[in-house]
Amino acid sequence: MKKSTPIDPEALLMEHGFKRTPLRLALLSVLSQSTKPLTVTELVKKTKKVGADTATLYRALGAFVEAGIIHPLALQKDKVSYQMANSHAHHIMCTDCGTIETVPFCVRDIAKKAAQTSKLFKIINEHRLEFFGTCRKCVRAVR
Amino acid sequence: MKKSTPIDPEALLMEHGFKRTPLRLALLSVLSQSTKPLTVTELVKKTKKVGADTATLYRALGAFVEAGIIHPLALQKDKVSYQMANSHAHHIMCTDCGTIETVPFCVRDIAKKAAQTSKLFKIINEHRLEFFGTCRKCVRAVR
DNA sequence: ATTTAATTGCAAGTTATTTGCATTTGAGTA
DNA sequence: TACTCAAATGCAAATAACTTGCAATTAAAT
Repeated sequence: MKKSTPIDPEALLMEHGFKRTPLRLALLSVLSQSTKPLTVTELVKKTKKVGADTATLYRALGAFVEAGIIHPLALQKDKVSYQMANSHAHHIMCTDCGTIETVPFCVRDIAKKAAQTSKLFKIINEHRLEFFGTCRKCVRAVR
Repeated sequence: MKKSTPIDPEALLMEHGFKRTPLRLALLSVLSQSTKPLTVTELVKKTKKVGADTATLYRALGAFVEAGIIHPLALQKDKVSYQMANSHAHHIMCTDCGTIETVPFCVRDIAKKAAQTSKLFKIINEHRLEFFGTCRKCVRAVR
């Protein structure tokens, strides 16, 4: 079982041959300290302090996704959210109030099965698993 | 086990109290006949024939997601794709060439486990599971 | 056939994302 | 430490994506 690497923005950037710039460091540290995936808009806000330029942020996001450092998730109905790839967390989201809880299940065996079953695919590198439902608070509210 | 309802756009619209308009019918039939999830842009193109107005399309998409008729997925790195909710399919996508294959695994027991484990959540309505990897063609191409 | 609320199309916003290019900067090397 | 250079940035301008208001249309119920 692959050990889950502790998140070190500096090291992460180096590993992938990226320069360590203030924006990128801020971006990765915001993402790794967040308890939930963040949308572009949220990231823009959170990195304002570092003087984040929007264009630069988009470029960084693109590069990070490309490099597999972060993952896009479809939690909102029409925009993607990003999370650290190495957090490897799955979530439950309340479709009523938006509360997000982490569910650290391991579905790696399922991923393995998927690769074996497929005639077309040879390698499975990643998987995403997300749950949607109603949290206790909202269940009560409806009654 | 819930039986997987065959997809009938007409019926689907009625069930949810939607009027059966040409655009909506076209939209649902495009989505249910597609072997892979489609982005907004792809949907706009595919429904051009019916004289799809973009604003109307967006409104329909929003309403359908809201009603749980379709699901958004984060397959592309920065835009969501939509699929019929009742197709209930999971996918493998090649991160190299974009090929998408369906993997009809059932992870409903995992979903159940998630609900039981959670202190916060009472009900789990939906789950999404997607795989990413390299297809045989692209594995060969790299060598 | 008539009525009415839902839905649409259009045009005009607004927001999100991309691009080109001149300037700056991180990091390797002398 | 100073020097070099490709990588990365900031800015401004362009494009694309998405939203909104409203008058006109239409599905469906009577």
